[in-house]
Amino acid sequence: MSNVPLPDAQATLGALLRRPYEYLQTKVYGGLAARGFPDIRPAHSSLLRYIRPEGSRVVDLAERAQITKQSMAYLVGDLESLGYVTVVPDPDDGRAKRVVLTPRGQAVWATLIELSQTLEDHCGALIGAADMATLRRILQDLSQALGPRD
Amino acid sequence: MSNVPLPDAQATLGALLRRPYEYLQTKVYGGLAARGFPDIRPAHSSLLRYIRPEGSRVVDLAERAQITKQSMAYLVGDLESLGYVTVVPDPDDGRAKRVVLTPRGQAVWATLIELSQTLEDHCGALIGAADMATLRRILQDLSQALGPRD
DNA sequence: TTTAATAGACAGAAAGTCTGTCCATTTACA
DNA sequence: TGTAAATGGACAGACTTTCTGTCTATTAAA
Repeated sequence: MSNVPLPDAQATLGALLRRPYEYLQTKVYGGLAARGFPDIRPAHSSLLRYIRPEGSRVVDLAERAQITKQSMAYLVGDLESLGYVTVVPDPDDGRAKRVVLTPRGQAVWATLIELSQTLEDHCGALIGAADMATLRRILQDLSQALGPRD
Repeated sequence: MSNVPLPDAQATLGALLRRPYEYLQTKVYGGLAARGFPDIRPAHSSLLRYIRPEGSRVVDLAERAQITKQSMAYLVGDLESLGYVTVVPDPDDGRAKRVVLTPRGQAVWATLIELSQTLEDHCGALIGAADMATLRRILQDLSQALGPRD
């Protein structure tokens, strides 16, 4: 009948996905702060998610994170000034540099993974391991179906 | 063995949730732009998601969207200047104002819901209706288990 | 070997969020 | 019932994260 807001604005698939996503985000960055990394912010995850062990070029990180290279360069500079990454010349390309995790950066990375696992386990305990496995399976199928990139 | 990044940074529950969430976000705001609302940005959803038919106060919108009242006031001012909401005095409280959707704002709201439904149907076609129903059910259980708010 | 493309740097701007402070009004209670 | 506390909002200033546009250095291609 009416086009004005109704309760079902809360019932979209997007809303359902957002809820646990924001929960995880809050808990992960809170956990990082509690474990001695209070200066790691959500924006940094664009870099931390995609950086490779041998180091990554800014342009590659930007492409994977789907942001401009200028934005990624800002994140690199920020994490560099915080001591989480260093930037070294790329041995294969005189134009390029490699962004590499410092030991402290590696510690953050490992903590991030550990927190993610712990939180997933916690969620699994809430809804049951079977449902968590099903959730993962469906989300993976959906990701696949949406294409490796869009 | 090593603490350096490995492919499983892409396999966290957060990563699995993020993929479809960002897909929906991109498609919804792209769809809005294509349907004549190019000036609606993702940030505006903090208001559009929670505004009530009879109008909402800034402080209530802020609380529901989990941002400061100043931030919400900024969004209100922005959407007001774009013609999507108006602000009227609250009849019940001389300090307060009510943010109300204009007809154009109602049109955006309805389009948002329609796009969300269409996109969910599309995802359902990709993974099958049964899996979509299961996904919804599990996400709803999880939201419930995480508590109505945190 | 000149020309294209690529990697990154620098400058400037804008969006979206925050903190801090203030005023007007309402509510509570002594 | 009159004053104090709480509440809704406004204003000012700042910061983070992103963008566009332009530039240089280097590599790759014609």
